[in-house]
Amino acid sequence: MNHSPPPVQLMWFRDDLRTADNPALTSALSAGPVIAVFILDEDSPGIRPLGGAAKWWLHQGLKSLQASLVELGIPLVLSKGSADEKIPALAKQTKAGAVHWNRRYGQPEREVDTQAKTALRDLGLEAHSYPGTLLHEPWELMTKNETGYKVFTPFYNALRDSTIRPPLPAPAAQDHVTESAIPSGLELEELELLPATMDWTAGLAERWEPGEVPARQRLEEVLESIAEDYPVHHDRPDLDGTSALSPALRWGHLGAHEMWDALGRLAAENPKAAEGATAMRRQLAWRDFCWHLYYHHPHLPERNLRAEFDHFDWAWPEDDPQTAGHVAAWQRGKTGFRLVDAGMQQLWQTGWMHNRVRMVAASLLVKNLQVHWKVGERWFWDTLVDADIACNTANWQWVAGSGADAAPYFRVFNPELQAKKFDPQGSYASRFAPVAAEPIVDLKQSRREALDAYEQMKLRGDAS
DNA sequence: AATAGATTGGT
DNA sequence: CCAATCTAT
Repeated sequence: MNHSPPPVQLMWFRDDLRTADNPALTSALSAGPVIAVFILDEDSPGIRPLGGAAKWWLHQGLKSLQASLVELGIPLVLSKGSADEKIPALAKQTKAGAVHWNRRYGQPEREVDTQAKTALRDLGLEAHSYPGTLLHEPWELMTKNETGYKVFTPFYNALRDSTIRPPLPAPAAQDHVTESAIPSGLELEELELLPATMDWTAGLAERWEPGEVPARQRLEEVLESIAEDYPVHHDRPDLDGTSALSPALRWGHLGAHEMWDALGRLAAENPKAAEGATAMRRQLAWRDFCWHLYYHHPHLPERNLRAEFDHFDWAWPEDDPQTAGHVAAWQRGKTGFRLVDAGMQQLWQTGWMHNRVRMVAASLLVKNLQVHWKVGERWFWDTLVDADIACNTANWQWVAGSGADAAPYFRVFNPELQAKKFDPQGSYASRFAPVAAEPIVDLKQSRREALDAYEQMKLRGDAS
């Protein structure tokens, strides 16, 4: 018998920094010895560069992934540049039999992946892509009119009633790949993901432990002690009431299928936690909904989904000094509304903000201050560790009222009332915004002005 | 994934 | 006088 050993398989990691429940990795391992690759791509056109907080998370996440992969005998090669060139080059260099990856759904990313696939095929190499990041491919759930969903509830009902594949088990270790077969890559530090000069990341490091193992630990904690109170506590920023798994889901340390499945089992096994588990599944579905919207509306980050909002007279910080002052105060958590200021401080310090507070803080910016949602979206993009392009832009458009299934414009949060309801003792406020600032707007008046501006927008729209 | 202001109906 | 309910935005 003269069996030649199977060729090396490249596993291209992107937004799926985990070993368990990873279809592309599982498939690669079944085909032959695996070399893993991560490419920091800041060169391909149209891909928005990561924000500062996200880069910090990615740095830690890659370190953690590398450790998990070592356990499996899989080397991780780091690289930087245009992925559609780097991937075929690495495949050629390693004489790989195939390259495996889990799909991405943004238009620029899909173009890169298609070009990589074409380049690989031209070299006579195989490329295999898998669904791994979302519960469903964005084109799988469609309305009866064969269009993408624009409204969350029908989308959720379809998702809930659909079959969602169970998570894949963690893979077994492989024999170590021969050292000489591993292409040389960059050191993690050479990706330059950490701040170059002033290190502002201490608060992030204190709050988070990026990686697959801590993410799974948190999921266990959520199932054991968060889910039961979730229906009441999820709106309470002063309590540990949410899953806080958004960054783990964003970077794929935790697979959405694993979480969906675990919540389903919890609901079946523990009647007291069933309601909370279902509510959490709804949140997970919201993430899929955002990507579904983005896939069917690739201009979501740039354009209002409701075109009538093109006629809204948004304020921009570069256009007038008052708006510049408003935006600066909002960013620094000096608006004078303690719930908002606490949220903005929490964001700045920890790279994350409680979702209830995100809505209130966003509402203040786009409604009371009439600042364009893109200004807030960009700030969140740079400061959130969980920022992803679909959820960030869809949710900002949701608050602004310009989204497909957005909050009606007249839904203006009153930050003082919201604080009374959801931070009743003010402990969240005093934790993150211990010093009260002077309010930068009159709530009553600015609310009226916002509603007037909306009426003006409609008049302008009718006239044109 | 609202709020303000008015109205109602109980004390 | 108040809390609950309705209604417009």
